[in-house]
Amino acid sequence: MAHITTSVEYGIHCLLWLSGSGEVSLSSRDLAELQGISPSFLAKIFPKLEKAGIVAASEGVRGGYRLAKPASEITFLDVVDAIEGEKPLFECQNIRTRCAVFDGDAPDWVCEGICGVHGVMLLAEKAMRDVLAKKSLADVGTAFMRKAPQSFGTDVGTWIDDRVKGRKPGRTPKNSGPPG
Amino acid sequence: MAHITTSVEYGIHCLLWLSGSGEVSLSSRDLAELQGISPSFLAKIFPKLEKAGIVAASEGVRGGYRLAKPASEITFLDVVDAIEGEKPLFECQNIRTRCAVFDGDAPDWVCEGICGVHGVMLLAEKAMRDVLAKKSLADVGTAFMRKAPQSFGTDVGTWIDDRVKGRKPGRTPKNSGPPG
DNA sequence: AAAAACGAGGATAAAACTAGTCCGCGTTAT
DNA sequence: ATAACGCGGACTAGTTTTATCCTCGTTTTT
Repeated sequence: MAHITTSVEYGIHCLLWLSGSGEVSLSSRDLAELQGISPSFLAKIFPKLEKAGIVAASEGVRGGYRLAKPASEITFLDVVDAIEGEKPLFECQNIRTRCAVFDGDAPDWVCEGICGVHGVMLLAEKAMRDVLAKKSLADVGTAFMRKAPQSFGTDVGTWIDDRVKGRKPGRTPKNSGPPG
Repeated sequence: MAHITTSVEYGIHCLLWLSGSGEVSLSSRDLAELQGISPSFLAKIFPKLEKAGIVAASEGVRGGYRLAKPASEITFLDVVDAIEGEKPLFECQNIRTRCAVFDGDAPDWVCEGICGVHGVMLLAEKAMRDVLAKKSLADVGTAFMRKAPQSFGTDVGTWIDDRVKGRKPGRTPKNSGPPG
């Protein structure tokens, strides 16, 4: 697939949901079901976001995640780096020093400065990261909510309420019948 | 490894050698040995560069590759796309349409325009590609040759001459002794 | 106290991708 | 005729990605 992975895609979409849910914590299972993605896979992503200080976790029943800071202060680059771990776009293998003419002992003028090819790749990487660093979750989140009708917010609210009630202790989930 | 692969790194370095060798064709084996990289792997890369119109191949003995156009007209982006095949930075899976609230049937306002997350990734990708499109092989090649002393050009010339003579029919390569 | 919903993290697995090898084919200069 | 070429397919090993499952300790509610 691509260099910006599905993990990042999942992570950002989850964070957008969290940015709309205020102080309420949502569990990774809630977020997975809400978006039709794998709960177990999502559970692997959130600890990375927490270590990066993007979300705050609360354990136990009714626990889950909430944003650790305002959505306007979380950039796409923050999320990409948190999940993918600042992998470089290009890993220079210093081919220039291997020239057979040097016979294994490259002269100083060859090693001077960084490799020209590497330099171009670093410029390209920086340009990409600069764009990602300038876009926050709030930028995308508010644009989406402007398109959504009023009813959407309440629909989501009731969906979450129903889900929480459905698993409320005292009323066994078995009563609603397992799928299949 | 990284998204811009070793194949691209090898390809660019080879093209830089070709940009310095004028009308003379160099075989992929020459280029591999000259740079201490795998000949068989390099042989997989060049057909892609040829199909993209970056190099011209000549078959048979003393054949090989030469640039199909001036180094100043070959950009890094040309090479990356030729070898990696214009893979996108990010593959949007349209998570937005999967919201459980929609129950499998996303309303029109959701699908309107491209996904906001995707939009940011496309901007980042474009920024990266713009940088690669603005750098030509000549930019990097001339910078390298400015650092190199006069002797380097002649050293390389004699290395190539020796290599060609060494395999000249009429003088069996066995006479020089196999390595090991 | 017990049950159930949480997060954290390890073990495992399938699929895709990357890097690299090997071989046989047709072509061409010597 | 030979040997150096490019071309292309089959194949392999290692890594990464995308999961799944299970156990553990934590926390809230009954």
